[in-house]
Amino acid sequence: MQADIKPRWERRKDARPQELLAAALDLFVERGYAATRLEDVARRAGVSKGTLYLYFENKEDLFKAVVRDSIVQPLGQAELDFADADGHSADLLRTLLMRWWDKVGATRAAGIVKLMMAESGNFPELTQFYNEEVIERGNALIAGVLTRGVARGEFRPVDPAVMMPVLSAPILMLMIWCHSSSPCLGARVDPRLFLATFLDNALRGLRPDGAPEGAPYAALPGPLPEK
Amino acid sequence: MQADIKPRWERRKDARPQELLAAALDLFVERGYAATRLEDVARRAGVSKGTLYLYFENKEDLFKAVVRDSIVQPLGQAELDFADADGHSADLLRTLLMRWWDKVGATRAAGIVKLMMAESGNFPELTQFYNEEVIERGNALIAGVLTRGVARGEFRPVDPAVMMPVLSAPILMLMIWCHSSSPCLGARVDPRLFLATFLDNALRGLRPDGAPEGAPYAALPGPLPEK
Amino acid sequence: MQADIKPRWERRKDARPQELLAAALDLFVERGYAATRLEDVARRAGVSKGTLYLYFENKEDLFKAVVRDSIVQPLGQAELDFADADGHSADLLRTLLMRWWDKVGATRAAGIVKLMMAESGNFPELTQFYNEEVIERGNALIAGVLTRGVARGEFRPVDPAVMMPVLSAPILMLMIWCHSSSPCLGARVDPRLFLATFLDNALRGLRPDGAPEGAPYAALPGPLPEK
Amino acid sequence: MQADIKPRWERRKDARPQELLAAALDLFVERGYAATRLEDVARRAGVSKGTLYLYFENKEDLFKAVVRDSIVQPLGQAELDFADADGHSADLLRTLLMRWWDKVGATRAAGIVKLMMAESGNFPELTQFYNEEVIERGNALIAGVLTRGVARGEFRPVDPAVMMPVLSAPILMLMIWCHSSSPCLGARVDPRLFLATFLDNALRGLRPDGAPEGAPYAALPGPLPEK
DNA sequence: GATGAATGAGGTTTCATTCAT
DNA sequence: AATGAATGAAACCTCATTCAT
Repeated sequence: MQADIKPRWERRKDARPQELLAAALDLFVERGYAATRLEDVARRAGVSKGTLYLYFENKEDLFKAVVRDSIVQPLGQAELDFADADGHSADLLRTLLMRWWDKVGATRAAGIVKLMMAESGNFPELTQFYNEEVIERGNALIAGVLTRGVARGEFRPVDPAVMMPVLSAPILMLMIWCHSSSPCLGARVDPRLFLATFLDNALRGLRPDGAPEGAPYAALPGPLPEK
Repeated sequence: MQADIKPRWERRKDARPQELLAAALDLFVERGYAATRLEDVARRAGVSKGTLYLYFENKEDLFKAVVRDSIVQPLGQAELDFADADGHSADLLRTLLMRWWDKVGATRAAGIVKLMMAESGNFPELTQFYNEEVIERGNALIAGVLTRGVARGEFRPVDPAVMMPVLSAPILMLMIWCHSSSPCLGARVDPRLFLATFLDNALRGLRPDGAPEGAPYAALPGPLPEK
Repeated sequence: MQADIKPRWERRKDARPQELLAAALDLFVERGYAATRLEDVARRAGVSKGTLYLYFENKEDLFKAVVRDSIVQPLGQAELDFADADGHSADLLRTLLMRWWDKVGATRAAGIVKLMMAESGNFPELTQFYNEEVIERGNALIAGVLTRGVARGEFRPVDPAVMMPVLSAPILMLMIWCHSSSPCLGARVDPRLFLATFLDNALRGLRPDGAPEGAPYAALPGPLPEK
Repeated sequence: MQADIKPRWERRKDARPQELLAAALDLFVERGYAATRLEDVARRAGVSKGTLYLYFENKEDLFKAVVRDSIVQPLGQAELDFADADGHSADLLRTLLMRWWDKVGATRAAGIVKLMMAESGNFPELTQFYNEEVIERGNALIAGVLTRGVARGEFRPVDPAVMMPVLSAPILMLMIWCHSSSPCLGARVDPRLFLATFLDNALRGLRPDGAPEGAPYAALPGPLPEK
């Protein structure tokens, strides 16, 4: 019970990696991977350049840690949610996506998606890591929900591998939009409205023939609002 | 007919800028702006580092020339097409977008969009140039078509400034998709099908109340194919 | 007494800027501004190229620091000496010039004068800095002594602005001579003799009509030695 | 008599070297040796870079040609004048110096002196050339006049090797002054007055004991004007 | 003779990484 | 554990010189 009572400097010490990860996430998202200088990361975290190397082997290792902390970890939570689920697959999909948005999409972590899109070609090792830890697990999760829904007769019989990108793409795009400043487009979408609209429409499309319309498929009444 | 018979090296000279622009476009799109080394551009064009500086003042100048050559020029053509148009605004919009896709979206130039999204924050001068020469002119063009359509009663009364990003965003996203290799998503969309579907749907939405359904608004018969 | 006992590398750190300034002064004077390579400066100071950039932003900054350290600082001291002076203006002028010679003219710093004369046209920013920090302050100092002497009736009524270059030019020339190796002229003047002769003659010329001849105006007895 | 009637382009051709030398002198004096780009020399002469290499082997060769054309040649003329002289040595010295000033000191060629002072250390081959062709011949000429004057009893018995730099230094300094823009000093001396004063004073000093005062030693009546 | 396109060594500057303290 | 001085590879850019036409 005394376990976490420590002198202040020691608590400080334990907090170091998190402070570094937060600083690194900020700068990576703001400037990109290559353009982020480790000295700036260290300074923003209030430590010296050398200290950073006490916690992370090198720049790549730091970046991987940022991805693990801000993306892979929530993804793991989503996988657990999926494993524990026992309700209707439409509700499950809705829940997973909304939680994902809250934990990742709405945070600075979303900027990682844009960053990887742009720079992955130059850093093969990072690309491999990202594909294995994020892309494939994320895709598998969505495909898993689809498979579950089809197997339980809650979704019409679609090919999960084909439908999966149709569901993931809008989420990715929304993440990019929300973290692009100038030259993407001034198109300031309202993320919650976009998500609601998109989910409503996608789930309507997944309703098996003969299943009753309305909840849990359709959440929005009447005609969708013209965005 | 002797007019264009020149000594070999002079013919080379005329071709050099285009060869360099092509090499630069390749590498900028492949690696990003900052990560592209001018020596590599030169080597890919088959010349030495110094030669590049005979034709372009510096890296920034080279990049601007690439953008002008591969994006601004087609945009200017689209502006002329718009000025010359005398048909129905729905057909005009369709024509402009499809030509844009052929001239830019389907070429490597589309990669520039992704690049600017990711790196614009680090290169203010490039951002300003890109905003003025590409973003603003492109936006003005789409808004112009909308204004024309509304004025001629061919589109329902929408606010062009509000509707404009709704039309441009899907095009931008498609360009990004088609030029992102690994970690965007394996989601390999069929660009022509995507464009047809998107245009069909967007124009249906712009049909004024009371105007006859079908052409020129709807081009695809019956229910849209499940993307 | 323990105050200045520091770890060895920290003592090094404090000494670094001075070591670098000394090396830079050597090389700037030896080769000129443009022809001095920073790598050589670093090597002469016993450090690597990158280390230099820990202490100075760039070449220009390094040069300015050299000028400040070796010229502006002694000039500031001379200004203080002038402000504190309470004796005869002839003695003041003699003292200021002899100290200037010891602190600057007889050191490698004198080479800076030659360097600026030759290269100032190519480096406008350096020229501005040098004019403001050296030329103008130096001229003002000499003019100030003249004004003081005239006001106190210790010099005949001369226009300080007109007489000032007459006094500064021989000093400048001597500095150039003493730091020009080959093709100025083999004319090896004896600096102390030159200074004594010049001062003696200049002060004789400044003696007001009616003032007693001899000290403090004339310091050298009888006919000047044939140089 | 038809000898110099040539087609225009051929006269042009013969003029090329002179045009290049003039352009090179301008730029060398303006920017220094190292900072002068051969492309700029060629452009100022109205030819292409390659053409320059038809007339001069390389930069060094061009510089030597400039020195020969603008300094060595007048020096050779002075040597002939000296050989032909039969008048009083005081008049001879006066004549030689004034002609030197008109042919060299008052022209842009005077800037070469400043340039060599500053950059000679970096270009040993140029230094050797300059020492042999200019410094030594010039010194020999002045020493020759002194020797002649002493031998003919027109100058008091001085050691020519000792007196020589006393005579050459003021001339050199005047050349430097007249071609230094900013950071030498604003001291704008009047060259003709400086020369007259200097010659008058120097020749007075060379008058043998017992020789009549006045011409040809003193040229200026009464007290020298306060410079 | 004349051209000017092409070259590539060499300079300044940046920054990930190391290591003595 | 923490520091921050030091390193050196690598990038951009310049310019004397060459050479095919």
